[in-house]
Amino acid sequence: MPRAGLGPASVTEAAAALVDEIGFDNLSMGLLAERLGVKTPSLYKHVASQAELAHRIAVLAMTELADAIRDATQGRAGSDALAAGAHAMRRYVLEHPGRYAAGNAARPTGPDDPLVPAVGRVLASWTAMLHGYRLNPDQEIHALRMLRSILHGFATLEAIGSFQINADIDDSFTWMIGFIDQGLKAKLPNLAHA
Amino acid sequence: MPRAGLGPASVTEAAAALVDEIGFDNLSMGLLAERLGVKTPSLYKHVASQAELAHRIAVLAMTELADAIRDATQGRAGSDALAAGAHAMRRYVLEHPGRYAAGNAARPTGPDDPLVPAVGRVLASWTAMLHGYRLNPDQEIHALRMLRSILHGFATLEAIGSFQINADIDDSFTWMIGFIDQGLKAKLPNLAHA
DNA sequence: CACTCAAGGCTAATGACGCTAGCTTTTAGC
DNA sequence: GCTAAAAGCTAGCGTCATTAGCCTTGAGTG
Repeated sequence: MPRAGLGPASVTEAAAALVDEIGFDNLSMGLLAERLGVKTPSLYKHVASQAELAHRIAVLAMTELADAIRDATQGRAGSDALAAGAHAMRRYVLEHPGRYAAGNAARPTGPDDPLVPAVGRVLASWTAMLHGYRLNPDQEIHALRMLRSILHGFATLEAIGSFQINADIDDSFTWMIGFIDQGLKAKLPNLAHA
Repeated sequence: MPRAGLGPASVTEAAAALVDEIGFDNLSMGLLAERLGVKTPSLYKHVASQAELAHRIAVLAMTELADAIRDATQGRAGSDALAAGAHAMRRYVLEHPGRYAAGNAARPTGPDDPLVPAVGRVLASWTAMLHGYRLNPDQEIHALRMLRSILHGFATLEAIGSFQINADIDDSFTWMIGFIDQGLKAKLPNLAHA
C-alpha cells in the first residue's frame, strides 16, 4: 500500500473541490476518501473531524474570496471598484458554490481562529472601496451591511437557482450594481447636508 | 398506549417549531418524536421521510411569509408599503429562522408542488408593491431581484449572526430600506427619460 | 353491544456514516 | 541497516434514517 502523499492542505483542497461539485451539504468522508484513493479512516490522520474539515474549507473560501476581491479592485476606485469587486465576488460564488456555502456555515471558534482575519480581509476590501464614495461616517457601516446583504443575497439566490428566467441574470446584476452606485453617489456628504 | 392524535399537519407544525429552536440543520426524527411523545418510527405513519418533512416545513414557511407580507402591506403603497413589507419579512425570519432556512433549502419537486404557488405569492406581493413606484417595465424584474437579494441577504446574515455589533442593526435595516426607496423613486419613468 | 379492520403505535433490524482502536507498512533521519 | 513516527488498513461502535412486521386502539357498522 503506497502512500498517497496527503496532508491537511491537500485534503482540504480536495474536499473544497468536491463540495463545489456535489454541494456542501452532501460532503461525506467516504466520498472524499474515495476521491483521494484512500479508505475513510485514513483521512483522520490529516483532519480531526468532518467539522474541522468543513471549517478548513470555510477558511480557504474566505481567503480566496478576499484575494479575488482585492485583485479585482486593485487600481480602481469609486464606481469602477464597486463593479469590479461585485462581479469578482459573484464569479467566485458561482464557480465555488460549495466553498462559499462552507464559508457561510462556519462560525469562528475563538479569537485566534484564522477564519476571523479571513473574513476581516473581505470586509476590509469592501470598506476601502466604500471610502471612495466619501460617505458620511455614520452611514458607512450601514452601506457596508447593505452591500454585504445585496451581494450575499444575490449570489446565494443565484447559486441555488432561485431566479426563474436564466436569461438576463447578468443584466439584473449589472443593473443592481448601477443602482447601488447611483444611490451611494447621491449620498455624498456635501449633498447630504443640503 | 394511547393515541397521540397526530397528523401530517401537526407533525409539520411541531417540526417547524423545533427547527426554529435548534436550527434547520439539526433537525432529527428522533428529536421530533421525543418532542411529540412518540417513538421515532411512528412518525413515518404521518410523513414519508425526513426529506418530505423538510419540504412540508418549507411550504409552511413560504405560506406564512407570504401572509405576513400581504398583511403588512395591506392598505399601504409606495414607500410605506416597502418599509412595512420589508420589516415584516425581517421579523418573520428572525422569529422563524429554522422555517425560513427550510424554505430556502427546498427545491420544487414538480409543476404541482405546493411550494411553487407559495413562493409565487411572496413574489407577487413584492411585484405589486414595486408597481407603486411606476418603474420602467424593463426594470421591474431587476428591481424585484434586487429587493429579494437585499432582504434575503440581510435576513440570513443577521440570522446567523454575521453582523458584528448588534447595537444598531435596526438602524442599518431602516437606512437600507430608505436607500432603496430613494433609488426607486429616482427611477420614475418621467425622470428616467430625462 | 359486539365486531371488524384500518389507522397508528411499538419493537427489532438494516444500512449508511462519522469516528476510534489497534495493527502494519512505509519512509525519513541517523 | 535501524528506529520510530507517520500514514495506511481492517474491525468495530454509536447514531440516525428507514423498513418490516406485530399489536392495540377506536370509529363505524350490524
